[in-house]
Amino acid sequence: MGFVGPIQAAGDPLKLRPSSYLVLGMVRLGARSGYAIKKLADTSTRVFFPISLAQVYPELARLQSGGFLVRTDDAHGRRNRSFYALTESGERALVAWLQSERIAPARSRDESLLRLFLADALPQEDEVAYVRRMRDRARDSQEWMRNAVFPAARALEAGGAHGPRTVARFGADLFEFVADWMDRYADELERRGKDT
Amino acid sequence: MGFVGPIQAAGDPLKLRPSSYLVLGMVRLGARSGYAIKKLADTSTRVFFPISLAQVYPELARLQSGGFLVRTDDAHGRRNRSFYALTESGERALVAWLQSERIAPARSRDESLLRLFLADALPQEDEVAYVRRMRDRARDSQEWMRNAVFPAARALEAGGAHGPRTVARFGADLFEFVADWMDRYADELERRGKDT
DNA sequence: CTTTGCATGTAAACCGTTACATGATTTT
DNA sequence: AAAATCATGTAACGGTTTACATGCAAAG
Repeated sequence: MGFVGPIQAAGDPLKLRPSSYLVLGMVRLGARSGYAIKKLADTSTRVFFPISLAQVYPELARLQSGGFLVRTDDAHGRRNRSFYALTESGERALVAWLQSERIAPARSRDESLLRLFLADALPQEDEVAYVRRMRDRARDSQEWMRNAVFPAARALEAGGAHGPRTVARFGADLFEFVADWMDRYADELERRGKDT
Repeated sequence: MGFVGPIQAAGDPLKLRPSSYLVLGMVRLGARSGYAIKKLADTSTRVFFPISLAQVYPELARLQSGGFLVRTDDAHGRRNRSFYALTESGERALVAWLQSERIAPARSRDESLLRLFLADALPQEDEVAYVRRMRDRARDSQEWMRNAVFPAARALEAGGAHGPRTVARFGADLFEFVADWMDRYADELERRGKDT
């Protein structure tokens, strides 16, 4: 078991982006390796903030070189495994970000809503079917929240973190709202179609 | 005089992405120049599918070279202005996309929810204040939907397009739901804090 | 003994944003 | 006359995803 301290080059700024804070936060929640961070993210933040392994590993290296994380190496056959922990500097950076006044606007790119926006180019029956598919998709997401995300969040609560459960509840409630909205709208569309 | 090859070689496919369909759809709704497309998008699809001018202009050129749009040039001083219209091929491509079975999952990146997810690192009073700021932000978005997006959508309805109004209604209702949820959650958090 | 899961990384492609550059027209 | 808005584009940068490359360990 080797110990690797922070490699700090004096003078370089090392800008932290939202994904950096995601990584810091996941480490804080107990995910100590890149793989563990990815796995935890996939059952918690995935829906509103996805991240890929090709982002996680370089980000961990960056954060370690900036002194926000410390790495512990563990030889494992021919291959090396690394475990990370928050430094005081990392904790401070995370809290400072959480306390920042400015709330960044959500960046979403929802192709399905774009399709609904342009659905006039479709025969009405096709539009009704499409809206029902959107409803079903929202119900699926709601189920995923309830059956996978929420239980995972409960497990984290044992360690004192209630944020994950809050967000899981919010997600489930939101998808339920969307599903109900789409269900009502599909019916409304269908009634309108029968009048003509 | 050098040889100038075909703008679109016979074998290359010209892949259409969601932003391509956004552009096609905006032209279909009556926005005939790049600038007009951008302006219309900013008061309609912006919240769930933003687009920049640096995407619109090259995309228009691409779609025209692929035969999905036809361009009409209009000399205007030293500068040229271009107006676009859908071709039959463009209309077909748009409808085919709208009819595709598979609904792509929404790609959102919401920093504010990530902050809520990690809010345990914050003193409770700060978290309550943060949730109330999220609530206010959602109310602002709801107002924007009601006061800017919805009226613009009503104007489009005169031309027979009801998709824009539907999506504007959905957006306003969704932001209202979020605002109410955050309001309730902030109160819940505050009560919980007073018990300790 | 083969598939699945654990585990770490790099390279290239893709897509989108910000900044830059230019010019015409309308409004104040 | 200046400022704002209409209008069209390009260049550079940055962040994310997909594909690639490798190897260990457990379970079927």
